[in-house]
Amino acid sequence: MTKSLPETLILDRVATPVGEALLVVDEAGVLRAFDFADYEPRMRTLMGRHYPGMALTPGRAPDALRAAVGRYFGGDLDALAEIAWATNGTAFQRRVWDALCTIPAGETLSYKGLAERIGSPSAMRAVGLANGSNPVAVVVPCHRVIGANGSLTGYGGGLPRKRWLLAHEGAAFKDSLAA
Amino acid sequence: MTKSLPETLILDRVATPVGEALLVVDEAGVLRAFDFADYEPRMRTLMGRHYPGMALTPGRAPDALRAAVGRYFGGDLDALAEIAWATNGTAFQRRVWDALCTIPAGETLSYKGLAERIGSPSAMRAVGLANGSNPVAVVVPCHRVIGANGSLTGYGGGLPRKRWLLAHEGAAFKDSLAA
DNA sequence: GTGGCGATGTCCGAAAACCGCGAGACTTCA
DNA sequence: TGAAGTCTCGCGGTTTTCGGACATCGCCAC
Repeated sequence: MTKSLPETLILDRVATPVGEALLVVDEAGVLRAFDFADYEPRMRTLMGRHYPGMALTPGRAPDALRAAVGRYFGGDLDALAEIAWATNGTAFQRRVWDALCTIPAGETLSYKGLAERIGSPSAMRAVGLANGSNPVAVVVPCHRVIGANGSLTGYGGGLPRKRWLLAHEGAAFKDSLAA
Repeated sequence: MTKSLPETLILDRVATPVGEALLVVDEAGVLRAFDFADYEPRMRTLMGRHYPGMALTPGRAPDALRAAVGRYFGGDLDALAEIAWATNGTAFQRRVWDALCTIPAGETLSYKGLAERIGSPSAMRAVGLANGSNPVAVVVPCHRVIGANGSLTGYGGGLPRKRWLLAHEGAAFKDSLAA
């Protein structure tokens, strides 16, 4: 059949204060995935699921994208908003991921709150699942969703990173990892 | 995601000696499905499976295509070869459908013979299944496959039509439907 | 305040069911 | 006898169904 999806994806790596990050961009330079290097296998299976039969070749992401990521980690929290991203999930997942982007840096929302915001008030658990399968971590701020009681609950990239990100953004949360 | 598959499909209808036929073409005028009007529901579910979320709007197929179909039913059996078609099936299905087109008008082949021809000698039953899910009936001549003992066995458009088509093409078969 | 449990929506993998068959063993009629 | 019908079983790819897992929350009992 005539599959005219992008043929290849490009995988780049950049350093951050919380470890090396992986950037996957399509041929148009749009961000398709963001993850941390120690979770590369999971990221690859996720890409395989969403873009079946697509090659993932090492390369270099656009400078503007790399710069925006750098500025965010440097303290310019709004730099994330400049980044063009796209995903290939189900309708429900995209509702969740879109809603995530309405949470400003420095704020948080509970899983239940997010479920209500997308119109499925009782689907809080499903929201957690969709949250965990967000391919574009950090940029789509799934780390800003925490438990109803303010605790960190879970994070695909590891709770310490979630904690670092929220602290970096100046958000309030219950630090159950305090040493 | 960036699905740049054709956005819409066009559904046309033409009269034939064996009842009204349905022609589905894409935006480039390539034939995507051929079926008979009394099996329209099944054809629609098949389209829904192969082209998820694609609209099917009434319209007119290219004149050259309509003319070729007319010439075939009028007796110019080779007119089918001019028709450009495309499908969106699994690898196995496409092997089957491609192999079907190597059976000349006026000849037949058994399910087993077809299985051998595509290199899976014992997959005769799977061949039957793939045959039955051929979206482009008549043009991809699934009606030229009959039982090993020469009987008609089955046909998605009804055995009487299979019988008519084979007789129209001058093929030999065991006519178990003889009145 | 703490621990257990049920309700809940979605996704994924495994397994079963589904068939447009063919071959072999048996029966049935001429 | 033998040609033709019937039954049973094995076959392989696709589709459908089912069960479990899960980044939760709130109620209730202690």
